[in-house]
Amino acid sequence: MGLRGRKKGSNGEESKVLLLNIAAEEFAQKGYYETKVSTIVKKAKLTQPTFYLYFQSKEAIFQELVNSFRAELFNFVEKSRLESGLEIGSLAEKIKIGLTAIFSFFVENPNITKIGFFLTPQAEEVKVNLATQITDNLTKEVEDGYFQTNVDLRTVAESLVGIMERLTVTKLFTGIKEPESLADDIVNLLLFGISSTTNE
Amino acid sequence: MGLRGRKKGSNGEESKVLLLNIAAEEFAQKGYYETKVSTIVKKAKLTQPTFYLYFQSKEAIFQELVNSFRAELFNFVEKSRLESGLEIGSLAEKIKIGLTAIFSFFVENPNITKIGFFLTPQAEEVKVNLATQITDNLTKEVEDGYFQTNVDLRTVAESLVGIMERLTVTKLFTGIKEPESLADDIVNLLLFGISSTTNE
Amino acid sequence: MGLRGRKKGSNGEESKVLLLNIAAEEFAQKGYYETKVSTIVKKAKLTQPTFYLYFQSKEAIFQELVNSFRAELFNFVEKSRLESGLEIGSLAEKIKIGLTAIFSFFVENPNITKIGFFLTPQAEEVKVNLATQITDNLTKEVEDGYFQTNVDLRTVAESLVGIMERLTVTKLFTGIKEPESLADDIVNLLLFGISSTTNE
Amino acid sequence: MGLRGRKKGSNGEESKVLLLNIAAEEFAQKGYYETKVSTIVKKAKLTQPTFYLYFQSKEAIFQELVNSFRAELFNFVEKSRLESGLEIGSLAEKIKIGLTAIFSFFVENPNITKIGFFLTPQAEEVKVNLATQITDNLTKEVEDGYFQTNVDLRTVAESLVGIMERLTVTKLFTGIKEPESLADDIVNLLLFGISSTTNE
DNA sequence: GATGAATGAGACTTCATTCAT
DNA sequence: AATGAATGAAGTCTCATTCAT
Repeated sequence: MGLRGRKKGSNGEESKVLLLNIAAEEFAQKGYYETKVSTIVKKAKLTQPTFYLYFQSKEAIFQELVNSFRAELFNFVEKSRLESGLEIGSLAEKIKIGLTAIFSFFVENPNITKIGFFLTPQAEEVKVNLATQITDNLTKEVEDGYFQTNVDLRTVAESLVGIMERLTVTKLFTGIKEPESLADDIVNLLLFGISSTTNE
Repeated sequence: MGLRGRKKGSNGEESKVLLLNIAAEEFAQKGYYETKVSTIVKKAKLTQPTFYLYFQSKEAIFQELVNSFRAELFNFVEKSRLESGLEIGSLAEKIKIGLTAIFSFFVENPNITKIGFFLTPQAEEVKVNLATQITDNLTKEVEDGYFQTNVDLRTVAESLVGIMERLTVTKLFTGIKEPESLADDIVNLLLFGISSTTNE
Repeated sequence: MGLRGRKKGSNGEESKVLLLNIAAEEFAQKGYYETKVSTIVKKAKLTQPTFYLYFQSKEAIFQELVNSFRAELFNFVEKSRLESGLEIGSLAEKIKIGLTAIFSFFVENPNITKIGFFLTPQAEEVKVNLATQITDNLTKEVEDGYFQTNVDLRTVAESLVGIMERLTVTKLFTGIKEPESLADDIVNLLLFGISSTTNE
Repeated sequence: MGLRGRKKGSNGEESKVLLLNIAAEEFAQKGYYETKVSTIVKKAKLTQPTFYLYFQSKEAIFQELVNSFRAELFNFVEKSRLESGLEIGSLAEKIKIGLTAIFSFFVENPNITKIGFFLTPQAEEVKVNLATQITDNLTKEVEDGYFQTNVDLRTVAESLVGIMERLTVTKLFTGIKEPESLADDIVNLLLFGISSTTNE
């Protein structure tokens, strides 16, 4: 084959990654339906058949981005948990670490976050999973006697997810708050409510 | 028959309402893009030209539903506020009444709620407005000395919106909770957090 | 029936004439295809079914206007010919009288002229007839020895039609020239050409 | 044919040209509105999406034909002028050369001529331009003392345009006369009128 | 004489996707 | 690995025309 088929040193993997990145941006910006395959390839300076060399369909590339969101988020959060003094710390601390990790991932990957956490119908599933996990954690803490409450824990977990969702849009993506400070606020609110009189 | 200006009950108005209802259901279920005008009219046992007799475009009927969501929600909440002993009551009570009103409207109008609060890009605006209003109310309470807090009120407001959003999907639309009980939970959580040890 | 069915004293004939006039204006302005039945009836403050009470189709009302152009033009020209000292006069005089009559009709009936002389495919036929008639007249004059020429008379006739066509658009409808003065110019040009050094 | 720097013979350009030719024929025959994109592509043995690969819209392909009429006519006339002994010759000769060139272009390109000189609303503009140009030429001749007249030159020019218009339809497109002989007739008529007693 | 409501038919256009090279 | 060219399938919308009253 030699150099004949090559163009500007690009190769297959590069093209695929390029397409994924552009697609992520487009989907994040315009949503699934307003994103056209023709636009993606144009921005990548490629052609439509090339697109289908790497992805079975428009749906498929979208799904790939959704999956990468899920996988990378999981990895990132896992890694953060391990790095941060492991399983010790108070409930507040633990929640804070988790939230900070998630938010950090979100700000660093806004496009796939928009796709995987907001755009896709599977976002619902992601959120349900997240809520379940949170519920489990809370439940364990209660069982272990670390704190007690008269609020339904599932509701708390889902509320937390809702808070994350909304503040990600209004505070994080707008650059108004940083992951850590946002996590702080949320933990504070969640633990003590607005009637709190604690000092920081 | 008399009343020359109005043609009440004439078939035309009926057809329009019919189309609006079916469209609301379709949009709520499948989203804007997967909803086809052809499907709407088929379900209404009408034809496509008839659709365009009442709506300028698919976009237009969608917008009409969004607008009706906004207007009706506003009316409903306003009415609820007036009916409920007017401006009196503690902060908790006031929030609870407001939330209950909103949730009641949501359960009673799930389709346009999905459309106007979740589907449309304008939902963002709705939520921002809602958060602003809540922020204003909270701020006034603080200024009036009814309570004090060290949490940023805008963040609280936005969190509340996020909680509403999420619990509407998971608890309200699923039938797991009723408006009032849901409002109760939220107020509880928001005021005292999960560390609360208060008894009801 | 009494007065019950009546509306503002309008009756059938009136409505028909109204529709014809509005249609003439619309067709003249926008052409056949850009003229919509819905627009015509709206401007007439009537409804579409009413339109079909008087005309079998859009095509039909258009045809009616074309016919009325042909008939009225014929009448008008005939009348002019009779009124103007009948068959006497030089060739120049005769042509001038004929042209003035036609141009007068055109300025007074711009809408149906546009329709019947420019818009409709049948305009071709009208022009061919006109050219034939003119050719006949010229031929007779030559045969009667009133003048001689070495130009093909059919070509002259068709040229005259072309001149009329164009000057109607550029001079008559724009108000730059009056029928008589326009007829004058044309006769002058046609008889003597631009090399003419005759004085009026 | 020339090489023109284009992808000669490539299938894409061929398809575009094919579509243009068929479209020209269709438009010329049936007019803008009665010409359907579906018919054009069927005759080209292509499909509708292919049409939109080369033209943005039905309107656009029509405009492309109009533009090509204007450009090619201009080129052709320009070329003819240069080829024909340049600026010398009597007025009659000059007009004759110009008319012959135009008529030659017309017979050789009947379809785009019908479109650009008769069908499109822009034809009016073309004719006005033509008349202006002719007026300028005539005026110069008069100023240079080559001939004198008492007829308004703009009117003469517009008459000439009218004559061209009509004779193109009746003599040229029907094959009754050739460009040169037609130009001859017109010049004769225009210069001397029907009273001419000159011998050929 | 008139109309509110409805429709048959069809036009233009778009887009994801594939064929052949 | 890549592309020029093409298309199947479908969707939105328009308009002249009619039905039932």
